[in-house]
Amino acid sequence: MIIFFIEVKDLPESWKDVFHRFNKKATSSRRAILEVFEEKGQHLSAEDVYEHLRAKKKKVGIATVYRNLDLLLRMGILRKVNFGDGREHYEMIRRAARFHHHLICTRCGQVVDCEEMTQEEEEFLQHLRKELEQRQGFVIHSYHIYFYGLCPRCR
Amino acid sequence: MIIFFIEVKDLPESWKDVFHRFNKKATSSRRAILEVFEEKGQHLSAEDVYEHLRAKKKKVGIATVYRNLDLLLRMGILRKVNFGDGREHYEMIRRAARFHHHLICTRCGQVVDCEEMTQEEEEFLQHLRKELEQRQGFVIHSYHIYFYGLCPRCR
DNA sequence: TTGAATGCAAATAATTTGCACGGAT
DNA sequence: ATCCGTGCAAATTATTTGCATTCAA
Repeated sequence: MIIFFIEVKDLPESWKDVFHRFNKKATSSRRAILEVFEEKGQHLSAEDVYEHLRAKKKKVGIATVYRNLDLLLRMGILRKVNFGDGREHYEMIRRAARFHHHLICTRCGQVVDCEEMTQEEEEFLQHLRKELEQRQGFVIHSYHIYFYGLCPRCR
Repeated sequence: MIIFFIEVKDLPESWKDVFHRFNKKATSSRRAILEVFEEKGQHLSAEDVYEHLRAKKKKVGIATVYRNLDLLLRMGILRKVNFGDGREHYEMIRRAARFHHHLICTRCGQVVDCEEMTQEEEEFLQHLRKELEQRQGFVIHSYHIYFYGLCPRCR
């Protein structure tokens, strides 16, 4: 019994439950958008999501895409990232995944994710964060590092 | 004489010279835009620059502002920063100034610059940069850290 | 059933572009 | 004098919004 209880407790909350927790409906558009992020992965623009939905024969209006990207942002499921190309991009914040940086090629625009962070890096950023909180009086929830340079092909 | 020579050599290159070096004309619009950044400082949007110019009675069309922000970007005088508010911002890269981070309030949108970086921080970032260069084959020219949280008034 | 979500098209907002004219070299 | 740079207005691109209809709860 106890084991059963623990297992249930540790099961990941379904998207349906997450929506319900926020008093939002688990509509098919929303499920489809989440599916795109789960399948296609990183940093998609609204248009990217829209195109992927079309490719999957799911008819979701572009306005609905925008509205739901914003909702998922406010629910803390997505975060916004920006690569200076004139449009916002979104990516899923996975519970298990660590924060990652982005490496942007200033010539061709290619973006590479850098997932692996060393223990040392992690500690350093926590330290920097604490220091900034004290110095500026902010409460810091998250951070994001962008590196700019030339990718192997462009250098 | 020697001292005089050294002084001349160390004098900052005038904007006029910088433009000439890039085979660009040192027009009054361009000078006025640089003046705004020198006077008003950090992270201005195209519209911000345009408004500051109007306030200074300099008539420069918004298209010219956009064209020159892009030029100054390519010349390495400005860099683009983005705070997720739907518009690009630009700020001057001063030779003397170190890289600085930005602290963004996710509630009111306020942006605070964090200029001071400790020796330790500087070294760490160089280290991280070297590591990424090796791991990804990029040549990294610059980086930018954004911190997100709540400002003193919003928390 | 019933209000929240959606699709569509129209409205905004940000940025870019075409072209005739003006100004820096 | 010669082009580069500019202003203006029109064109594009990204995103938001109004409203009648649809659908999850």
